[in-house]
Amino acid sequence: MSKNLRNQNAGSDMDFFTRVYQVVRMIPSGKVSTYGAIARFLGSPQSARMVGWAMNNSHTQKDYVPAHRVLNRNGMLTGKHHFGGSKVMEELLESEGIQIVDDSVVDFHAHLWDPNAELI
DNA sequence: CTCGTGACTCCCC
DNA sequence: AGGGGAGCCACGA
Repeated sequence: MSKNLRNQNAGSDMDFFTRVYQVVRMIPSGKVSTYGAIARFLGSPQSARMVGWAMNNSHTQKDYVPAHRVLNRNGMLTGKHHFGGSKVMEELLESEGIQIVDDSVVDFHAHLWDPNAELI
């Protein structure tokens, strides 16, 4: 299944957004990923912005999308404003065992879940 | 239909 | 070292 999400698989009939949502749903609780890693996994490293856009629209999805687990490449909570409150995203992550200081994940690399490495 | 914009990132001065 | 530009694609005005 994970293989079908990769863009290099020309047979994929899902659009970019849909694949973004699928990947984000695979991020395990207690882990985080990045816009860039997801974009790269989908075969468009330059389309990290689209991942952000997808997260912006993720609330329109029927199925839950853990958008709070997606951060920028520095492990900063750049999208926290879109969670209504300024602390909502932070609290969601901390409830999953991730420590946040100054809008950044503590020991970010240790919590990083990279689909390129995990979903081969 | 064209234009601007965005939860990003990389490359090049 | 840090700032600026380009690339990416969808969507609303």
